[in-house]
Amino acid sequence: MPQDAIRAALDSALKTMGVEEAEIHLERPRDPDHGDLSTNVALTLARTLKRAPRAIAEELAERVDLDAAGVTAMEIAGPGFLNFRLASGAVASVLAEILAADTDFGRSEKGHDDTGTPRPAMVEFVSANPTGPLHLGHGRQAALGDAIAELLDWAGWAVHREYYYNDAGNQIDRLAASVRVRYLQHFGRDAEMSDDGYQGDYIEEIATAFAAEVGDRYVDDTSDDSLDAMRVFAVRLLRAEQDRDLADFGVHFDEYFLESSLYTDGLVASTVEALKATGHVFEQDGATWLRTTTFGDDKDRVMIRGNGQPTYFLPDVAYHHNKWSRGFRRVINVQGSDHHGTVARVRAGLQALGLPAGYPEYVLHQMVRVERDGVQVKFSKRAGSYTTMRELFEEVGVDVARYFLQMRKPDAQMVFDLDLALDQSDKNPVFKIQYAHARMCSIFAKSDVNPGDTQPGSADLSLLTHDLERELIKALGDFPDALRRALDAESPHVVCDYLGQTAAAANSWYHSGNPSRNPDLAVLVDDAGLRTARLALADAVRIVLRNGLSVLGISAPERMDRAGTSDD
RNA sequence: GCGCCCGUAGCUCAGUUGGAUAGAGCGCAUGCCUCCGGAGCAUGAGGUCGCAGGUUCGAAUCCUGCCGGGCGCACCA
Repeated sequence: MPQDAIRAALDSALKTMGVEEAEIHLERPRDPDHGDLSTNVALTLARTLKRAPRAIAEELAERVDLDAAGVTAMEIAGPGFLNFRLASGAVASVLAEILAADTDFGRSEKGHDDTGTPRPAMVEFVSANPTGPLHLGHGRQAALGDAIAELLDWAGWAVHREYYYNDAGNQIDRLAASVRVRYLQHFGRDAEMSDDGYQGDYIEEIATAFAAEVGDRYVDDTSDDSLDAMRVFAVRLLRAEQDRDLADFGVHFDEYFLESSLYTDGLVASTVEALKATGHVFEQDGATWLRTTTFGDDKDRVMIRGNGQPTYFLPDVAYHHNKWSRGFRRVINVQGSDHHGTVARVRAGLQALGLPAGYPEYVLHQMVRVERDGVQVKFSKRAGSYTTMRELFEEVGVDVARYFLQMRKPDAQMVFDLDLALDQSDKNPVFKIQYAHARMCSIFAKSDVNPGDTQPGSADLSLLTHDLERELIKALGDFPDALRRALDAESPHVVCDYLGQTAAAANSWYHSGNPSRNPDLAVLVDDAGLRTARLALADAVRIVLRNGLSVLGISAPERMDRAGTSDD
């Protein structure tokens, strides 16, 4: 990597100036006039050296060994930036790396431990209770969580995708009660849905299916057994529906964790004992409390209510402690921001048990609003008060839905623009990237070379000297760094931005070689050496776009089928 | 009232952790185009970075206070 040589040259030059330790940050300037690589090290040293940054840059410039750094030119610019220009061969050397690594280009081993073994990391996401169809928010969680898990995987972690759901408790009771109302109405009985019942039409579907299976046998049966039967039936149906939705959305989990198992396996009970042993537990007003304020919570929390029932807080602590016990030292929970109130108290409870302060990590996402023609789309009748995830991805397609739901950083509210999502031109950011990929593939279809057989060793990559080629190559080389930034931010939108920019650079390059205008810039030129080099570039573009899309859980088609147009 | 998130072009949003002339897409304007798939390409206009202070060589970015929007503040889950 050219960066390493420059960094080493800068480092030894700095040592001659008496600077032993300096963080040398090299970045690719947005403006190509500022060179291929740039560093602001003179500016960052200004404070500690108590000298003008420009003066530091000048002295540094005199002491840098240009040959050792592998650069053809260096200049001081602006307030004290050092800009470096590389030989075209050095710029293009990354192509050989890309072609050699292929499907692994972008992977790193940051998640490995000292022995080179991937460390375990858990991403818990979606975690919807089986009380209704998955909605838009779950869709955002599914897209985000799956991509964050994939980013971890690419960084060398052993990733575990987990789905936690509440299969007991009040919400499920309300579900059963709601089904009972519709069940009674199904047989013409008087029954009224209570205010806290579930209003969506899907409850009626469940009741009808239940009636078809058991007949009217429970119409006059008000016992707990009849309610249990409805509960079990409804949960089974809704769980199956959620599984179908997620599978069709391309999201799969390694484990489904049942809240009820925390009770049956004794984890809630053992957590109570463990908490009591810490001395942070006290009795007040007939309830059992944990003094979470000791660990930064706003107020102390009730663990066990006056009626002897635990609050939701207790199984939550038990569950997350269990994640730790299973060996997961890194856990990322992806949830809606409406859950942010629970973060401080769960962490406080875990700290009381001796776990570190920031455990677990949370990615909280804001709401999604769907708009068509600039007007908010109303919710579906079937779900009652929200738009379902399935409605969305069936309308716009899974690839588009997944991309749009992760193209914004999670902590920003986002508008889902249906018009743009349904557009099938380069205006649509998803198609723009997929088209760029398909175009690269189409070049190979027209050549006598197969993708993957470009043999960079036989290509003279220094022939790629055009500005568009240099910029495109540099963009490709940024891919590993884009993945690093995305994981640091725990936000796939960084990858979306990166792919959009890289696809734009690829499209510019591709179109600049339009044979009718600039036959010299076409990939498939007569000059065999140049053709080989450009095919290597096209292949590298194909690889990077495909790898990036796979991180986002989006397909990379080799050809785009035209929809809704006739052949002419 | 308290806490968390957000406020950047007409719209939707980036901004690589304090750096160069604040960027992209859409929309708008102008000009190209029978092509290695025109579902295209190029160029341009458009900004008091919510407001007011502060920190320093340097602030969209950090600090304080306001204004506006969202979400939370149960012995619900």
